[in-house]
Amino acid sequence: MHANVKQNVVPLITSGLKVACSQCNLRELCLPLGLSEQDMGRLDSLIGGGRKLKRGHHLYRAGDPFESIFAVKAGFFKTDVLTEDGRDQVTGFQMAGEILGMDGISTETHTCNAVALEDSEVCLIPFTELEMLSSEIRSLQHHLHKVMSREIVRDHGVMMLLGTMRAEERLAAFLLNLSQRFSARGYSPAEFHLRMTREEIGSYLGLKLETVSRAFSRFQDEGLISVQQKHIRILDIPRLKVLLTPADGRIG
Amino acid sequence: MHANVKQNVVPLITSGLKVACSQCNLRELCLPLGLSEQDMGRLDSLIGGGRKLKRGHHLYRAGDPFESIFAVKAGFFKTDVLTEDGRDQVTGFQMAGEILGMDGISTETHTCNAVALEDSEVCLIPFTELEMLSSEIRSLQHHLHKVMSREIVRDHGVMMLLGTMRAEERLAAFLLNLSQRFSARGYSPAEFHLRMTREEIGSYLGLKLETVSRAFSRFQDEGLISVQQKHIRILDIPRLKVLLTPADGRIG
DNA sequence: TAGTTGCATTGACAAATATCAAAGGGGCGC
DNA sequence: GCGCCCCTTTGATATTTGTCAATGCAACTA
Repeated sequence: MHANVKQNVVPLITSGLKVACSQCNLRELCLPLGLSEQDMGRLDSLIGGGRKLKRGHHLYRAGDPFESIFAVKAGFFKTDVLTEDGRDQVTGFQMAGEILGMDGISTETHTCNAVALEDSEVCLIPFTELEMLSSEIRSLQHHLHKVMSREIVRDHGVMMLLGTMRAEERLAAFLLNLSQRFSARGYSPAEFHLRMTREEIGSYLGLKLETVSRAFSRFQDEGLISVQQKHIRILDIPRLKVLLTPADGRIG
Repeated sequence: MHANVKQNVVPLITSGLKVACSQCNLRELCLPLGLSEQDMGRLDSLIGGGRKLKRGHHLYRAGDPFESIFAVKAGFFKTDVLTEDGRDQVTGFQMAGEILGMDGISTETHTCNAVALEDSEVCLIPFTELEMLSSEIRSLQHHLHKVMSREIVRDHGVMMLLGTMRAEERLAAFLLNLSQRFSARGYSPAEFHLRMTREEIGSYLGLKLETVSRAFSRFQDEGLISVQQKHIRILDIPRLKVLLTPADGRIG
């Protein structure tokens, strides 16, 4: 009961440990389009193979020396930042095809923790080598820049969420985002298992776990979703989207 | 009375419009260290010269096609994201030596607005050319990656602020951040002019302008700062820092 | 299968922040 | 130099979210 309902024919979860990029089902998510066979081969030899992580284990921790970025091959991660004064902020949840670790480039040290929320597998991408190769393959270089830029844009979206939305809006945005990402990976957009606790959702959304729980309950009472612990079924996507539109038309 | 109190001998604000990077006072902030004279020359010929903006004018708008990133040569900017449903979130304030526009790389379109909050000047850095040159100059390539990564890390800091801090903590963090950045540019860390309104501060910090104003007043009542409209003088940096430590030692 | 443990839900109450409203101050344009 | 407009401050009140506490549920272990 842990796997999501599969809608698509393409199997996206691979099991082998050393799968070449050229053979990987996630390559449309990870890689630039239109790489020549030769370039693809050079990329294959760069990737340091896979690494499996059991649920709860760290992929890296804040303070670890930065050497690689990681592509999620299968599973589910969270990243969080911990400050000396004890604050803890979940900065993101990552699923198959998404890239982890780019925060470490600037200081040569990882600045956040990455934890597997279920048994997971990643590709190791040694960064120095990636830079060398990308200076030779223009489309790869540009793709790397796009991936980093996308992370910046994503972060701006989270700021918008944290800065302007109230609790129910935040949760609606969160659910719709997950729905869309599962959908893009061939899973049901309407039915999925949350891999994270209410507390982790709360940390990500800037809310206390009780507030998250209450918002879930209210959504259920209103017939928007059905919740059973971590099992979510979205019953009314359009109305969830309407929730994101502030009641008073702030436009104009 | 609009200029900040200068402490340092090095004049950081340039006035000429076309200043070569090699001659620019900001090069330690903008550029990688240890560029050869030859490479510096190639970079100089890449930079599309400066552009001046009057206060209130847009450097770019969300939706504009992405062609360049920008280095702030002088002045002060804000960036903000506007959604269809009318939400408005200030995502950052940028000062001399900082880079603007990297959000546009991923979609080839700017995703936020950049507005000059005072008369300002930027360097135009055509991005395609920058990518070409950086594939030939390794330290330049790596520097670009660092700058983008730094932006990601900065965004995580804002998420932490928005997700875990209460109003006064947010404002204290904001003031200390400005103080530190002014200081790094040779200005007084203790006395400066805010270029933005209370509403813009509030948007950045996820607060209403009245809450910002009240927090300023309370800081003043407690002798932490002195406020006169946009003129700020920080009287007690250590105690401001203590404010950032949650009262209950959440550690352990 | 019973017991343990962690996670989730719910209620009552407290605290923080937003909202609404009014008035004061300063800078900019004329 | 004057006046207007925008920004800021402050107060009273409403709303939202957090806090504390108790109970429930479900999965894992022994």
